[in-house]
Amino acid sequence: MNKKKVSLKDIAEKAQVSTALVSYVLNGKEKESRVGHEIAVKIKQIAKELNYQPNYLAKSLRSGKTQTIGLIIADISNPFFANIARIVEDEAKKNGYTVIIGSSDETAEKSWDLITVFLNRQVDGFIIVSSENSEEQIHYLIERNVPFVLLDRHFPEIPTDFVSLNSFKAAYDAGSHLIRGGYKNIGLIAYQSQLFHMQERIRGYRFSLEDHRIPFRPEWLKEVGFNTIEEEIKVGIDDMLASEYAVDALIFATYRLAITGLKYINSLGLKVPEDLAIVSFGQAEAFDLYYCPITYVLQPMHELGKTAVEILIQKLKKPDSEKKQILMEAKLMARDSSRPKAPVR
Amino acid sequence: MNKKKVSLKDIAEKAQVSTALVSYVLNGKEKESRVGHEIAVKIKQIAKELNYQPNYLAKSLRSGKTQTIGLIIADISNPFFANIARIVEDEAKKNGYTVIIGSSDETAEKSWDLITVFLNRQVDGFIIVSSENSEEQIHYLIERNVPFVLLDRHFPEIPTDFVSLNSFKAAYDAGSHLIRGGYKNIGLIAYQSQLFHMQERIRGYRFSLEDHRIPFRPEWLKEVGFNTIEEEIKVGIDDMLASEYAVDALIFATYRLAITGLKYINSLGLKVPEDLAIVSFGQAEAFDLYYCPITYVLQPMHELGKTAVEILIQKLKKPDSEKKQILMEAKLMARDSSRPKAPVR
DNA sequence: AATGTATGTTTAATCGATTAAACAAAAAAC
DNA sequence: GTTTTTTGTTTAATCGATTAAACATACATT
Repeated sequence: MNKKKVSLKDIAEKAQVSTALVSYVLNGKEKESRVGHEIAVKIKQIAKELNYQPNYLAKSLRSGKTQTIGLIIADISNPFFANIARIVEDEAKKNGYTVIIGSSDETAEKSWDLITVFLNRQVDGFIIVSSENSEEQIHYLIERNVPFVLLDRHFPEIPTDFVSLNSFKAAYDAGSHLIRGGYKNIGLIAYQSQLFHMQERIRGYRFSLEDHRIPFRPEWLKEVGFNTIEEEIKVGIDDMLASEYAVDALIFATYRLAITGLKYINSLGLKVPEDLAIVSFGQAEAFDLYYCPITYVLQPMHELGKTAVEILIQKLKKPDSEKKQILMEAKLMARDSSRPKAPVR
Repeated sequence: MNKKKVSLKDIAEKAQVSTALVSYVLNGKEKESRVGHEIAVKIKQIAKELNYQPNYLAKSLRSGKTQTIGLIIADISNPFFANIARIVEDEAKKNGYTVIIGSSDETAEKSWDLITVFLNRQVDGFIIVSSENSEEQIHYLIERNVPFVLLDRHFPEIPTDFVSLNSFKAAYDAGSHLIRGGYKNIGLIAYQSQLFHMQERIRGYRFSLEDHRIPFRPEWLKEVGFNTIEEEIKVGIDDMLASEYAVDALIFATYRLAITGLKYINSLGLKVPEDLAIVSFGQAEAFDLYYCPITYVLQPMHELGKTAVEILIQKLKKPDSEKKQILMEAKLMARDSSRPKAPVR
């Protein structure tokens, strides 16, 4: 009843040869290992007949390679990461790799867990979207000589391969775009995080103000905690609006912040962009559906994911090749939510 | 430099015992195998010192269990499936399982590929969101005695475990809700697919009309192909609006159809719900952000995912337990996009 | 005939863990 | 003082594949 699995041995028995020959033939080594032609044909035929499928566990145990990549992201249910995951999945598959995905929820702890579990499962390498305070993990991987590539975020003080976004430039562009459109009081809602990419977004934003001689007001910048974004965003926006220098434009540093913020802005009855212009990082179909299409920072997602896989695979082949550190440029997609202000007369 | 991996053997050597003892101790079998207490302590200590991490490949090869679940969904970058994936990931982890995810893009071919690859990697079982024409795959798994649970979709004529939605009821409710709100000409945009859940949605919709004595018009039902949704939805909506019985309300059979359709509706300058009321399957943040919150069919995502994992794990423990076939009920979340029509006077 | 070379196939170790069975020494029973 | 039982430990097979090395022929060369 239960057709059990067909192994090399089964084929060998049926063909009346040793497993060695079967292995050679099925791995296309009949030439190098000078297997008899007739036997080779016979083995192939039997393998097909029995629908032989090699056991990758055994293969991996022997070879020390699992052809598996561990992908650690913040949260697969976040469209940004889901998109990345899909791209990584496809690229990996093209190269004969399978991907195991884990969500860290932006915590170093879960990220550690995932790394441990994935290492026990002998993944060949990692693609990691780092959480705050996870430097220790990175050092551990380096020390253990585990190949990995950081994606979307990196630690400038740790020499690693990475592929991420030029966040400073992207944020600077976002700010400048609004300023050019006539907006003067520009707020930023970011995560409260020491992660470099976030700090860079803040720095880029501030620099855009500075560069255009707009004095920065502390109440324009709100950094919210990962676990309290809903409440904190409300407070932040309230403060920004109540300020003596009430904001007329708002930048969101990530997709999730934007979604949450926009819901609140809607509930306040504010009109975009008349009452409040909007620019956001990340892109998503939600932005297209909004009554006023949202201006966003277009990240080269496909390139990000694809490049990360490429670098990792390159590294798996040549472990000691030079470190690749790639900062990709974002493109501001200007749409209605940040259209130039009607001149005040 | 390269700290290489610590194996049982390394511990055994350091402790001057055989690997058997080490294995017994580290698997908590010191009692049954009557390992000397002092030795046991020593072994544990050395294991900790060397930070021993077992090689799951070896364990799995020996035991025939990988503690891995293969999850096949249509597309991880679709928020609906991404959410499901996250829930499955978390539930599986709670039970000591790891999940490998693959996207089939609704094609039987890719689904076959994934099943093959995952089987070669010796997954213990599958959770599958089936594609059209994939019955053969299901039969194959049954024949091979591979444990699996179908999720979100099932084949009524094949006896399998499954967890899905009562699509007929959900669609019926959606239609009835609109009719009660005074809408008379109600369209449905669905996928052109023989998959049971899709046919049930169509049937439920038609039955709601019938039940309220509204004669069905062929132009009210548009079934679009998976790969041509954009163009076909346009044609479909155009036809529905141009009809002698122009629709005043529209149901979308999935989240992606809704997103695509709403974009087109926006571009036509139609107002929801004044010009066209909307009800959609699936839920997503995009719906909250729409200028007029979209009425949707709330699927018990968490329950769906959790139950699928539970059934699968149960099945892994007791392969011959009875088949679980679960149809969950959806809940219509009425919002502005389908508010009752202002009475015509 | 002796030696060398080419061709074809098998043997056995290996990857890292598990575990039944064998073995050895100490303790208990008669 | 044997025999039996208990306790503690090792041996070796196993999971399914890979592959260097050994082996066994046939054929060619001198």
